[in-house]
Amino acid sequence: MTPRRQQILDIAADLFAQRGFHGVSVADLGAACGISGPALYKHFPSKDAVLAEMLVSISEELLTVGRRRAEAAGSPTAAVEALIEWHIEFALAHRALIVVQDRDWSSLADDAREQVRALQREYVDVWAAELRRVHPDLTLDRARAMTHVAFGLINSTPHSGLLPDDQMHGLLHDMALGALVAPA
Amino acid sequence: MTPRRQQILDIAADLFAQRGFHGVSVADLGAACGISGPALYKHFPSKDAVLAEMLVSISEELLTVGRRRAEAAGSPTAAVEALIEWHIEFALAHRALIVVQDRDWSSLADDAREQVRALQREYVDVWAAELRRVHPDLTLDRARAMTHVAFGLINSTPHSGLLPDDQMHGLLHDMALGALVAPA
DNA sequence: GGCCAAGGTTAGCGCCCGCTAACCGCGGTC
DNA sequence: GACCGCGGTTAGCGGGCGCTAACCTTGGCC
Repeated sequence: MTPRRQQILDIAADLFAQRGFHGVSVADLGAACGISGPALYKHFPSKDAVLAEMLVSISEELLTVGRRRAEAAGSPTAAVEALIEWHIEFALAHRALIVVQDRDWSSLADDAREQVRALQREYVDVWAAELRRVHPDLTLDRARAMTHVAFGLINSTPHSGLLPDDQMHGLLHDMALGALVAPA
Repeated sequence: MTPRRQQILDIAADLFAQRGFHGVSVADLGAACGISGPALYKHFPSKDAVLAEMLVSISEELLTVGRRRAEAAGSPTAAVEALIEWHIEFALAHRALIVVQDRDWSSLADDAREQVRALQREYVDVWAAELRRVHPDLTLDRARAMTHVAFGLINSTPHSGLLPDDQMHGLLHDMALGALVAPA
């Protein structure tokens, strides 16, 4: 990955998060990178391709690291906690990507959207499987629904910013644990 | 409110939720209402005004009903539970509005955006005040952060749809309670 | 029955967008 | 030292957008 490509992806994440995919023109994005407009097409085939690469790559990272950490855990409860830790870590480190992922997901081209959906479903099922080990009487659909709710909980991070990151980390950890493990 | 105005607001909520504010043209919106394009301007001064009226009115409803129900509760814990109930009820009944509210909020004109922000801050503070009565050692900022997290939890509703509404209601109730009340 | 307001229609303007075309300077290679 | 590809430039096209203008039909009212 050339540094310019990475710079474009990073800056695009911030701009898309602030103003939405359709609210950022290629001229805006170029200008924010210190180049201007059409120069983007030396690095990406289209504006949509920028969004697609951004969202596919983070979906892959969430899945592969999440799966690895869940496998490394010693018990189902430890696995759930590891998944919570990982997701919080990621969400705090990549606030902009979290916002773009669930706001502009629908602006993806059909094939990229399906790719992202498939990766997300796999990631959800990693969580759901561990939850069902912790709560054996849990339906698969109910476990998936709980996972979506937990994502909503953790992904709320970018909308608040009232607390410093380390305090926010602890708060999210406690609340996610309370929501997922305590009540059953 | 004339029925046509209300119809436009209802249909606009669905379309904006599916494709985003900038992804829906006035021609699209008109066509979905059975009229065509510029006829919208007989009912609203601009496309932005449709979004503004939508978001301001739901922010007002969340605040006034939430405040009323919290006051009617017999204890701080009951007040938190009443707020959770109210928010879940609203989110399940108005999934589209929930999506639009936190996706297209940034597309509002400056004055409407400030109006919505102010209403939301007041609503958050209704929650935060009750949380501090339940957990007396809670900082105001921490209570506000917990409220944002709880909103993220409950507002995840539109993204799942795996469970029928009544089961989803119960699940959200239990998880929100576990996140807000159990761990302290 | 004439009038007016309400709520539609179509035509079209001006603007901005994504993207292409054509051109250019420069660093590396034989 | 000629050559070439990489990464940049500006000009401009085609299309879709929000919105206005001008006009038409209908229903209620004195």
